[in-house]
Amino acid sequence: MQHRPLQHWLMKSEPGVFGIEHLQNMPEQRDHWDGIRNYQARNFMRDQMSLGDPIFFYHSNCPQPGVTGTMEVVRTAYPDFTAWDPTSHYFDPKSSPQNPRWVMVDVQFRSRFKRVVRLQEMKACPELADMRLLQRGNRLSILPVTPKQWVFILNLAA
DNA sequence: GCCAACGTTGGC
DNA sequence: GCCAACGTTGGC
Repeated sequence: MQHRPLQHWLMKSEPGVFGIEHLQNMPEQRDHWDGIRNYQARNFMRDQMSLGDPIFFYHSNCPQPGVTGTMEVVRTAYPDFTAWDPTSHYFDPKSSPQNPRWVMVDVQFRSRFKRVVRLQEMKACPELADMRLLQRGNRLSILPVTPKQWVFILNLAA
């Protein structure tokens, strides 16, 4: 049952670590979004992400940063078990199964844009001036997107 | 590789 | 609770 309008999101990932093609190649084209170690980003997942929420897949820290496609929330927040694995890059000794500190969601691939909607391009659009992604000094890896911004970027990609 | 802009940690 | 030191993100 849908009790609220869909909230749109943008999630960043480094394509060299996990790019959109990695998600496309996963079984059923879905995966858990692990490794979020920032409280604000965690709270977005924990408190505000719902089943079916649409998400932009953003490639960061690469030659052409930008939005590359879309995905969707298919499982809401649950403990990020990579925090409990001492061999994991994302290990956090302060998190435990009894008292998990970090959460993740599961996402499913929806579409891949014919071309990357580059950061540089979005910065040049007055329609996107209020986008949180474009605000000064922003480093959050999970960000809300307004419905208008969502549609505008989809149109850029088309 | 540089570095601005943040977030986190921990001594006090 | 302050804040200096340190770590990280991510564009360039």
